[in-house]
Amino acid sequence: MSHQFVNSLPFHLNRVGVKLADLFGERLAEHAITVPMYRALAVLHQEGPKTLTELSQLTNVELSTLSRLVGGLVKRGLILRTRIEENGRIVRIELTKEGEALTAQLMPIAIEYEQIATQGIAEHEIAEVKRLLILIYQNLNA
Amino acid sequence: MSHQFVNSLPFHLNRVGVKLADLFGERLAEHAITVPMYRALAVLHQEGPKTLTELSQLTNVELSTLSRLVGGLVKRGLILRTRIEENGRIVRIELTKEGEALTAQLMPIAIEYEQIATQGIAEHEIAEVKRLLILIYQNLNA
DNA sequence: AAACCTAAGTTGCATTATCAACAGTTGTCA
DNA sequence: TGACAACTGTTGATAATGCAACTTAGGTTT
Repeated sequence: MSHQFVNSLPFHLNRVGVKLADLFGERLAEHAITVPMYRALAVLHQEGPKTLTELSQLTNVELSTLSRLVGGLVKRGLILRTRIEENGRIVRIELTKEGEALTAQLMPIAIEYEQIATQGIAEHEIAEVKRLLILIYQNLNA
Repeated sequence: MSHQFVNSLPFHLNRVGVKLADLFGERLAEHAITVPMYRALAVLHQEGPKTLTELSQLTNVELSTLSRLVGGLVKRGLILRTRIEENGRIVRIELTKEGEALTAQLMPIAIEYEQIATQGIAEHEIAEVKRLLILIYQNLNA
């Protein structure tokens, strides 16, 4: 069979990704939070303080974009950004109490949409998809 | 186990999607084509003439964004945009000879990256991922 | 230690995307 | 038919994005 774009892996990946971000983004908007912002908050919540570069890698958000995004969250009191003593170039980014609280409030919404997305699909099948997505990611980075 | 963002399905989807678009986009740039442009070209190549709304749904590109994107491709002589006779609102969008030629030139690059992405993964596993992505998409639209 | 190179973030600028308002067509139904 | 509603697409204003240049701090080499 010849290559069919609308049956290609990138097509399906993009379609699901866009749709998911769309739906989730709608709900986040009620809290004046965007999807990239949520990714940053969730990573900080889960992994603790991070540098900008680390956060960029973990969230797949461009460094310059992330820099401004973080700036906005700092202004809103959700994030703390401080130069560390040991190395004046590096910035330590961490959630404030308010940031933690908001993130804790948003996470159930994320879980809700993940559940909607995986309705009627067996646990092991989802695990398999994740496993293969990790393999694919590794392939792309090799 | 509690919910872990960096092990969630959305995280993996986004990460792979961004990376793939990134790599593919680099190659497309040599032809002054962006990833959304390619999606439009590929759909038109595969499915034939489409209206703007149809194309928007098939490519997951916002209607207004797509309108301008199409405008650009028209200017470059890659696609044809004409109001149809039966219904003056609707626009028929189709590839020109040049558009067909360029798309035929770009498709091998897309195939190349899909192959890189799926290296070392069995055919039936990829098929399974696609099947589940389709299910997930249906869940999100229900 | 001076000069030079690399690393981490930030910012300016140009491009792109998004939302909302609009314009033009068609459909409906009273 | 006439008025109104819905559909299809475009455009204007604004915001988000990304690349490249820049800034500041550290590291290296001699």
